[in-house]
Amino acid sequence: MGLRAIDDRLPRYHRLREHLRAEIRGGRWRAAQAIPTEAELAKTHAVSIGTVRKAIDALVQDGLLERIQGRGTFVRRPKFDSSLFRFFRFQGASGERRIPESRILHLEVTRPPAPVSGALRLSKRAAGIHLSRLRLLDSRPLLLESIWLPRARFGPLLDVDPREFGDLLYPLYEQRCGQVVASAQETLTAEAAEPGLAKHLEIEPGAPVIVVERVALSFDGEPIEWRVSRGPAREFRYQVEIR
Amino acid sequence: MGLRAIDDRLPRYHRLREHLRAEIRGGRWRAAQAIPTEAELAKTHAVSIGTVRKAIDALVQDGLLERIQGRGTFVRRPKFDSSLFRFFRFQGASGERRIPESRILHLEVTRPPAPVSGALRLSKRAAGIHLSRLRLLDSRPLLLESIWLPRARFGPLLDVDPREFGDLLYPLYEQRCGQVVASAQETLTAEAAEPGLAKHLEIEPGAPVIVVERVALSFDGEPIEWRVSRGPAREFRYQVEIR
DNA sequence: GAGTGGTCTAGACCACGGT
DNA sequence: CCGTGGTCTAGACCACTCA
Repeated sequence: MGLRAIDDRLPRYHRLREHLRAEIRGGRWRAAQAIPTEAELAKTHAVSIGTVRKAIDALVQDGLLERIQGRGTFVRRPKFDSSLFRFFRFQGASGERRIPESRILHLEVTRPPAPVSGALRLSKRAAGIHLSRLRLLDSRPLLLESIWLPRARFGPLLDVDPREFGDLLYPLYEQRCGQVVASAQETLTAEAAEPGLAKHLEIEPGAPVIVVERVALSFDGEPIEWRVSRGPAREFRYQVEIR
Repeated sequence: MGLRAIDDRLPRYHRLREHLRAEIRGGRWRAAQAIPTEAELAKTHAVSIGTVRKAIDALVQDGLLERIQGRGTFVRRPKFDSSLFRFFRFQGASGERRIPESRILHLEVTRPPAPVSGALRLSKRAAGIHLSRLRLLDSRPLLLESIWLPRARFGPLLDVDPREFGDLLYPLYEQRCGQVVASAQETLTAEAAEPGLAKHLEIEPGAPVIVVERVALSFDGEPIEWRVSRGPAREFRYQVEIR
């Protein structure tokens, strides 16, 4: 009957689910760390084990937890192998996944253009870090990327030599800036290659290129990175299941 | 101990789920028809109501059933508004969905090329029906489609004047041939427009086009249609959520 | 063998939809 | 009001993992 009357009306499994979700996102248990057993959770939250299971079921469904029979239930760090593998066929002949080499072409601190600062929910005057980057496999250019980061979150990145960034940015974000990418929204389009792009990708000007625009979100759903990647259409393939 | 020892080892909710799935697919209950109540199913299948709920939960998740509290649980016909809307922005200014006009350019009975008969799991000699079709919105060409159907399943289609096909094929398949599309697998690629295609789509030769290759499946998972659709890349936009 | 998640039961009460 | 699905309980037993 208190201030939280609304919460009290929700089903118990629902409240427990949201409570666990918040704890996981808040880093209460580290990745690949087992959470308390179902029996323990049932006791500490004063609900039955069936209710605990229903809450956990939903979080497993969401991809936040992973059950392993006989061992426990674990926090699942989003793989995020880089969604490249969803879209582009970078596999070698044997189908193994190879991480493309990354070459930073440019880095500067400026105000992002309006659509980007809008997507990142930044004020018009807020500074951003702009990266442009070429990704290659076997010295063959595969993608040209333009990346924007909020200056306020990613300041520590400026102390690192871009040549030391490595081939994947997300681990760098996490180590240097404590920024973890939890999910992303991508938009696919296609266009004809501009001359400058064609030169970088070593294709004919006007040849078809795939454009992937991505907004990466933190656990809290805050946008923390905006990027657009362009690659030759002939390297591209994407499959979808429709129901 | 019997012949069905394997089945007997599966969990009850699993067996019940598959039993219900088969009944639904077999048309045991018509679309928008309520299935028996949970209590009834529990009694007839000699399991507890909790087990029935778990089986139904999974089918709801799969999109085969729909629960409506206080009324019952209903068979849900897949909408399949045509996945066009997933990929192409056909909406008018107000964002409403409009079905593009369909113009059949060609219809013939021949043997499909090997990749198509492979995808349709047809023998090399089996006959197919080949359609080619242009789709337009406001008399503006949007997609050129090439469609292959197994002759054996779709014979009745040959008795219909192609001008009477209408703007959507799937309802036609169902009414004339009893073939219901339940799901589909699509592959997206992009390429430069061939001159012939460019002429149909009224774009420049070499302009980027999106290619959507689709295999449509029946409830049983049998492939019943193969099609490839090509449209101007500028009309194309597709969004994905990544976790 | 101890501890974990996985399955299953037989009830109870609640919230909602129609009559 | 009755019948539906929605939530919840307090157990039971099974299957798996690991020491």
